[in-house]
Amino acid sequence: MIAEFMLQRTKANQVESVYKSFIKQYQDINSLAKARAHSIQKYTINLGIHWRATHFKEAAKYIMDNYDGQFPEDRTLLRKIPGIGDYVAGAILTVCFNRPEYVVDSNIARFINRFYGLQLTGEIRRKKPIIEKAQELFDYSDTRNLLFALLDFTALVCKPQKPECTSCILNQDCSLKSKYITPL
DNA sequence: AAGACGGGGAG
DNA sequence: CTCCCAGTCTT
Repeated sequence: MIAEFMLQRTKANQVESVYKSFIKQYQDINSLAKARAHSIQKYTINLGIHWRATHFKEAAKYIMDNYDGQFPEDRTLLRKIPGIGDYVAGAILTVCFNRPEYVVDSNIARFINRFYGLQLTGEIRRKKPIIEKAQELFDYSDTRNLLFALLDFTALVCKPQKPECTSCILNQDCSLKSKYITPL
């Protein structure tokens, strides 16, 4: 949850050092729940979107108060926790519990849009066809590794700009095939 | 359904 | 200088 909070609209290489020092300072959910707000801000100040900082303490406190420090394994319940939206809820259910649950982030949405030829534009993450295809995609026995694989794949091959279509292992099954890629 | 938030790195 | 990034919250 800590990692996913920090990664919201923020690049992974920007988060890494902050995350490491953060979890060293707050080694369990109870210490985070009791932390001072300005103390937490020292770590998150250079990540941008500052109102995110309040989520760390609020979420930790919420989980202590309502679930005695144990994360619920349910999307609806997870989403009631401050700072946790549909993405983080899905990430926790897959990465932590390997449950058969879907995850949609901007990268997975882009991959689905291309692979299935949906040709959606704008904030495609929020659109129904993307969600539905993601649910099909994550109907799988090992969603934790599927998520990690998708994140790596979309970072290295099915990139936002200049995707590596010619060397892509999914090229023959992709709606784009070997045609020249128009920017999506 | 659309706008705001934000520092930091890539082009 | 402009655009975008492992989204969520608020109209």
